[in-house]
Amino acid sequence: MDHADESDPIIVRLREGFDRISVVLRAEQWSSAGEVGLNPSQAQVLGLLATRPAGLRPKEIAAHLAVSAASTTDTLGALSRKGLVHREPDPSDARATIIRATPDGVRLGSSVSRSSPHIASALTKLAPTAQEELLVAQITLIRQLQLVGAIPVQRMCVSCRYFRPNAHPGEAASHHCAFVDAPIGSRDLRLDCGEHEEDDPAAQTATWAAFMRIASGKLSQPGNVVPGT
Amino acid sequence: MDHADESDPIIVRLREGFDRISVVLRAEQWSSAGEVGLNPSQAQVLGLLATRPAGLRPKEIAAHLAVSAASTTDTLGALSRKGLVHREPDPSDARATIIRATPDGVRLGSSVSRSSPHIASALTKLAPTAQEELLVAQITLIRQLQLVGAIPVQRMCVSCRYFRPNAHPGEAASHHCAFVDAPIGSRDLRLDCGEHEEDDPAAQTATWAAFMRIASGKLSQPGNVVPGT
DNA sequence: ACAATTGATTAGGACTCCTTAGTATAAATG
DNA sequence: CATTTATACTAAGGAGTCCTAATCAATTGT
Repeated sequence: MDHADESDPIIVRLREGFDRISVVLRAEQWSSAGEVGLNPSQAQVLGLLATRPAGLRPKEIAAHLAVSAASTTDTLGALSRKGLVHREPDPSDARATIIRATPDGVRLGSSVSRSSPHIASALTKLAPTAQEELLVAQITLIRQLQLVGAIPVQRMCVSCRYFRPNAHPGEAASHHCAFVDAPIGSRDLRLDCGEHEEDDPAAQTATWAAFMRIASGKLSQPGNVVPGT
Repeated sequence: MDHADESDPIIVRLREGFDRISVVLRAEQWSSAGEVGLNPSQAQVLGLLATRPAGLRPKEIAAHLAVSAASTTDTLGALSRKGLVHREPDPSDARATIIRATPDGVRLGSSVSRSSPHIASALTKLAPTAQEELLVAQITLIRQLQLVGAIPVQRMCVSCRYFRPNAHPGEAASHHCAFVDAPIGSRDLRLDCGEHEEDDPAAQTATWAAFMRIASGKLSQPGNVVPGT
């Protein structure tokens, strides 16, 4: 079923490419976060919390960043000392804690996590079609990473109960979001939507298959992306 | 000339996508490097040195990882204590040092830096055409990052004097490598080739323009990637 | 009710990463 | 030439990440 095994040279090169890009991403996090007295980990946590007004448990934060719970405690301690997050007991489970960003934290988190001047400027050099293809490739990869448990389920359109792939066949904005009740195109697909509600697994699989049919049609050749995986 | 400004929603999402993928990459580096007693930074340095038999200066290593020279000294100290790298004076400049991986270091570096099971397996799920598009997108981004000085020049085909884009028009392997004197396709393009020799800037620009013409033709639509940037 | 599991934290340790400062050499300038 | 000025690296100090292992309290399974 796979189109290449994991030692296929192109797989190694693609991984290497992500590695190169990650280096720049990390470096830009240091400089942009550093301006406001944060470091990359703190910025990442704060950026996440800024999109979650209801707060998150330390465990969820750890899963999102793919680090241990103990490391998350460290980082939360640093943010707490700076008055950027706030912990409160979880009423539904007395062992757990809910971490919420303070108003200062939200402000800082949403501004800092968005800035990556070099990466952003490089991305603008890609043509719109290439950007769209790249986004679909990322979504495919992230979905796979979720399936194998490398990261928790993201709040992406493709796993959302409100998402209707190919609701408007042939049009530029061929998909539809039933939450806002409006058509959306591939370039509008979200990786982390505030209104996301996870669909049940069977429906997700069906949605994905339908989505891939469209994606394939829009890309250079049929079968461009493996349907159903 | 740009197709989107840096606050364009799709740019923000693409950056976010790279961020998600980086998280997994970093986590996989911890587990795979951890098995042999290294951490991600050490693995990254050793992986780099394993491909450079002639050795590198600390400064070059720092630039490659986009960290300060002082941080690199720290990491080299750790590797040195483990007997994985070896320093010797640079005969051409008495201020400088040449860092070389020991045989043990080469062994470890080349094995550890290649393994990312989850990322690799996710990449195999992309169809060959999508993989190729992704590789071309990465090359475009990395080239931009080099142009703005975010990372040093990589040893990629597109900046190499031996690279002949579109030497075989219409064929699957449409490019040519004059070093090995053989045709190569887009999926064979290297991000870090041992035989790379940097071309002069004017020639690189011309090569890039020619390369983009092909890439555009192979992708879904003409103008898919901005030529000449 | 009692053991096993789970969520979070603490403890201990290695190391990364920064900035600032210092030393030695190299290159540029008068 | 002799003297700045710049470069390559290292040292020191400090904050913080990240790990594993151990602890403690609350929850779940049988």
